[in-house]
Amino acid sequence: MAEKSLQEQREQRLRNLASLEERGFEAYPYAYAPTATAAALRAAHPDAQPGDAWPDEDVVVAGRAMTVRHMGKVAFATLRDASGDVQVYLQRDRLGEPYQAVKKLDLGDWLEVRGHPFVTKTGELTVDAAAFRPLVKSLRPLPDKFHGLADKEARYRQRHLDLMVNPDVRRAFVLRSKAIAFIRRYLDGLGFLEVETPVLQAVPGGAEARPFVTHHNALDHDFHLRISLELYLKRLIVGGFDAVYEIGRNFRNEGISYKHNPEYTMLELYWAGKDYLDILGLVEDLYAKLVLEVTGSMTIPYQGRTLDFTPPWPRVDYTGELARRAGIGFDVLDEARLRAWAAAHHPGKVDGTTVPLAEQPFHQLLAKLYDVYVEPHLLQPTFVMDHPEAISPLAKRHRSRPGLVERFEPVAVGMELGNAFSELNDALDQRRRFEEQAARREAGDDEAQPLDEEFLEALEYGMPPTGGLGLGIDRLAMLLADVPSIRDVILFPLLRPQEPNR
RNA sequence: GGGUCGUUAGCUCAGUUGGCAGAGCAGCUGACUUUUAAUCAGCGGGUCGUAGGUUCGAGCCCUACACGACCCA
Repeated sequence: MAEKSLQEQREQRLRNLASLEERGFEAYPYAYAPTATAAALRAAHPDAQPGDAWPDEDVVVAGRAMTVRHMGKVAFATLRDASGDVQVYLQRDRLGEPYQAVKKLDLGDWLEVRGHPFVTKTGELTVDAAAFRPLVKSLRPLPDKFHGLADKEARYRQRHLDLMVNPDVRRAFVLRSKAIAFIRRYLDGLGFLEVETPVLQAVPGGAEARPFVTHHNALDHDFHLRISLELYLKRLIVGGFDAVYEIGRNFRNEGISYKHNPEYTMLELYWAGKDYLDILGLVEDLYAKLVLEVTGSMTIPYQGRTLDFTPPWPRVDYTGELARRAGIGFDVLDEARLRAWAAAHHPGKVDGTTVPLAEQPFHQLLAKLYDVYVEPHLLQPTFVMDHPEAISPLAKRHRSRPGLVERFEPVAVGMELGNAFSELNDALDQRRRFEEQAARREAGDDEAQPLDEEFLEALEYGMPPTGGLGLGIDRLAMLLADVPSIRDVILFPLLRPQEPNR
């Protein structure tokens, strides 16, 4: 049941709509064709001075009425289109009898105005209306014209309102779109082929994460929404494509935080002939050029900090950095000593489990120490290099460092931005790694990767030496837009459905 | 999973010691031919997130629940 105030305003707007129709205006016209956007009109009159007028110029502008100021026999309205705002001037002496309809306009209505541009005495470029027509009636009142829409829940649930009244929100999504467009141009320029691989997968692989499960009726089989693009893209390299990428949605059935949304967008690329250092060069170059293109500088503000993406980025060694920052005086791959160290330094239980850190599986012990001692402290763009094999089941063994793999992660503001390897192409080694994962699964680790027999079979045909990369698009957009939460760069972030009672 | 905070008019927010539910914007009526958070005069608009409890009396105190935000693991 609608509240009375809202109901009254809605009824008033419906009466205004009827009144406009009685005056001969079409209630729901089928098209409109402005000759200029708000921004284009402004750009066409760069040095506008109070008193300027272009009486011979005939322009048509259209947009949503964000404010209307009635002053008796004249009115000013601000129209907002996708490019920005433009003011229009409606006066009775110029419009004649149709001016009466101006009083039937409501905030939020779309309006088309034809007239000539002039500059008011306060310096505002304005269209002096010779004619106007409503394009659609808004039946609901807009949020507060000055404060906008502040309630975060309302902003996420009703993103249309958020976009309408909060210009910075629109800006963030434009930046995101520009970034994705740049990535496509960049990779296409290198000869990459953009491809699409299945979202519905029988065996969800390529990452350690809990999947969503769904059911296909005709096949009567449960499928999983993909948690990664990796294994299918590698099969394309086996098939003979030498450079492929996909920008697509991953789904992880896990918690929500400022840097996690259950569905999020990844770029993954695979490049035959390249190793992880080649991919590192690509990431550094792509990021720097992208940031420059989209923001105009390689140095950008982020949440009160200044981030410098100018190559080369610093590189730190995963195990060495962990030892250094944690104050561990021995090789962190020495499992027995690391467990003893963890027992001494972190005796408590973690993650609501009943198992003390020192007794957790070795790969989890390493990962958690990294999450505490290393990642949150890397603020400037940095490459973390050469991860332990135990946490990298799809990466190739390091050519010279036993126990490690050829892998790197770009990190900034304590946030993983991506992940890249010299891809493991030894099918027998890959099988062993999967078998280790399978053993973990049986031990109760439901994030361990399932053995994908079809992928292994493909790998046995021989995948040439290949470098691969996953890059988080949402987190990239967070940096570009200087916003603190991933929800600010996802148009419709996942929320619990509303109870009908709210 | 735990902690803290929030939920009052369409929007943004106040609400005192537990004692008649408030403001600004938006809306309505009127005035106003260069305004721009227009201005001026007047008017209407509330299941105080939901359900219980305490009390003579609850927006306020207590309990549970719902949704959200932030922090922690």
